[in-house]
Amino acid sequence: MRAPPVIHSEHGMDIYGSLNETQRKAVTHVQGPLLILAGAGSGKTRVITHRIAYLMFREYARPHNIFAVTFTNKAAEEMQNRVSSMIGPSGKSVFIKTFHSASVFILRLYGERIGIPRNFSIYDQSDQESVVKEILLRMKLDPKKIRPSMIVSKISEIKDRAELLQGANIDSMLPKYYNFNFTEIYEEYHRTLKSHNALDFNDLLVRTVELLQSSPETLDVLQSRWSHFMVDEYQDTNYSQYCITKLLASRSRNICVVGDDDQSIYSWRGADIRNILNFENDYPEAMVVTLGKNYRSTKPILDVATSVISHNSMRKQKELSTEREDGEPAVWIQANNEYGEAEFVINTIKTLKYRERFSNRDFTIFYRTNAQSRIFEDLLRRENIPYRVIGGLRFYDRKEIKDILAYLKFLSNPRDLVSLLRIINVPARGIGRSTVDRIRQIAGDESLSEWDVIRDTRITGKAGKSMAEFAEIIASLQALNTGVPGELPLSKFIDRVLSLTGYMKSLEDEDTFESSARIDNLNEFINGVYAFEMAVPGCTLDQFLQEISLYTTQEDPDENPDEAKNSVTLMTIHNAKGLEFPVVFITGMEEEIFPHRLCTDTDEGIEEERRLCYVGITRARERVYLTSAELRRSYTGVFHRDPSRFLLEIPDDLIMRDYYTSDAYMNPSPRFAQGYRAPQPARRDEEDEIEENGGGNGSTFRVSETVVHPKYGQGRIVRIEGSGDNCKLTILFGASKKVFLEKYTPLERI
DNA sequence: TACCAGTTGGTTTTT
DNA sequence: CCAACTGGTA
Repeated sequence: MRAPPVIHSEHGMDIYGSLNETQRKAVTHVQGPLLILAGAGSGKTRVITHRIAYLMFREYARPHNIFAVTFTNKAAEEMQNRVSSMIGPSGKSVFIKTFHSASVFILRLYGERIGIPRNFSIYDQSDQESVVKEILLRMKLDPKKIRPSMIVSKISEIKDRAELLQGANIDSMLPKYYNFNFTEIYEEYHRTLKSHNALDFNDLLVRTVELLQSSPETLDVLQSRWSHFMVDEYQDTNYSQYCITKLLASRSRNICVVGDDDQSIYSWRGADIRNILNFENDYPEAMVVTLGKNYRSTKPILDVATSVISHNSMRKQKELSTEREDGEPAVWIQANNEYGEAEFVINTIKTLKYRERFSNRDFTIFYRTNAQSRIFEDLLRRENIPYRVIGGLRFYDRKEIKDILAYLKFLSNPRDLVSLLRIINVPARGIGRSTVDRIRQIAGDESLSEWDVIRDTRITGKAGKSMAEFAEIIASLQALNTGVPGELPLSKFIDRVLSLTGYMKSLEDEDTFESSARIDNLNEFINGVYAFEMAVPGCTLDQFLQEISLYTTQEDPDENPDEAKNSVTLMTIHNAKGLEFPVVFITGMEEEIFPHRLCTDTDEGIEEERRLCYVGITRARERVYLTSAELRRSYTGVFHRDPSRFLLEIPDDLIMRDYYTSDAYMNPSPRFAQGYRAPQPARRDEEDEIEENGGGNGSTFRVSETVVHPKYGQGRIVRIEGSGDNCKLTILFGASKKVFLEKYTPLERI
């Protein structure tokens, strides 16, 4: 271990000197409340990290006395790294987390005081939906008419709102037109989660507030633990988050919040802009510092951003200045269709790489909705340009990963019924629907848990035997998971889970490309666990699960393992907050898409979309390209698109407008193709067969031919089965294999 | 109980 | 276009 004290002071002094005057004021104001209004690119993260270093250097606080929260795991990680690189290894003991993981931390330690066992499960949206779906069925409501996802988002919305914690009753928070008993569903949902010993994402925050409010001892312990508080992105806090920080900081009053009302983009998640606007009312003695100097973008970029945001009426008037007077003008490209848009973006990337100093990692492509990423992925793949998608398809959404997590969650928390139902017959072990129904029936009748019934040997016969085997596997795994740190490392334990349950074997037996891809993913998962184990020595299964359940947007670890470091980045604008890139493309700048059609009803909705646009533009350091398409295809047809009102709000002299037309072939939609396809001549079934390749027949394709799929990109045909309309093509994309029905798949030959 | 072929419905952003 | 569900069959 290297002793850090000398490094502290030297670094502290050195960096302190490089701050501008307002930044310095913010860094050195360490006693009492502080509001930092930090415009885009004004060095906000620098200020936060320097402030932490300053607190320690001047001995106002020790690392473990500092509490800092951000919104995303990525931002928290980034901040932890930057703090560590400034103050050395002790940076690790600064408490830097997301609101949700800070809440989990508190609930794990003290939740028992309000009846939350330490090993609670965290339910994500799909877990929530399966709970709600069962409730609807039980209440004889049709899940097709009343969609579980809609109920879940309503439940979540209610828990995000301030009224709930202020004691309002549920009915008063509902729209009037519901023709079903929402409150009953709401209450049954919470009874169910309680019996599963599970919390959803909102509960993590709400229950933490409840704990802090109802248990003075808990509040006291935590107030003694932390003396200095920092909250990043304060404009995006909701009421629970506001309460948590307010309660914790109420003794020391050393609370520093950082935010920018122009970058508030989460009101749909309950974020309440009043939290930042009213900070000075909450803390009349607060000092306010405004960081108005932008160190990121060139003037042309900043001018465009300003011209857009100035159309919002509900904002604090402010100006951002920059010293980077020169720079390329912003560009608006109107493409003929979405394919042309993508082509323009990829061509521009290639050109800038070739003619200038840019490399892949300098580019980012933003879009409003995740579904828009596909066409860019396609073209990037076709051009062999490495890319990574942030937050799109989630690693943790994959079947095999959800399965292993369900095993682990159930082992940690045997009351977690959602997980039990997921794994009880995976791999198939002869416990089918009817058996499961019987188990649940008995459990309900005798108020036992389902796991109690399974362990009980009263069900006999074939099903009983399978159940006894399952019970034995689970029991032996539970015995292995002693919870004693260091006894059996977590990664080894998970290995045992995969082997003892037969999960790994069933994949090995399957022996297809797909199953081997799943095995790879599981190994990747175990690698991740191993890394976690190293970072948190002696961690328990409970601890691991609660961390991992919050890690929802981690990028796909096996996407581009070698090239990940120098890849083009694709993400939604929501994911882009806090980041910066030399070259930014904001795509799909069309009415109905951006602003999204569901947001155009109210002025508030439009203004939030406009802030989102502002966030997007201000990510750019050197260049910004705004693109729109005149025609865009959705799964329901091809539609004409008007340019986004945000584009029209930019004065002509601030943006260079141009057009781009792609004459590349656009695959017609299947419906269109079917309508116009000439009648198929009788197939010459036997003539062009390639026997050794499995007898490709009845297809217009040949085995081993290379084709391009609109979603998966380039692949090779490895098998052809059936003929005519039933012709199935098996195509290999990289490591994974997919089967398509030829008539529904618009494939292009290479 | 497991697997299949056919049908249906869905369009936002995320911890 | 695709995932998730349904109802039928082996």
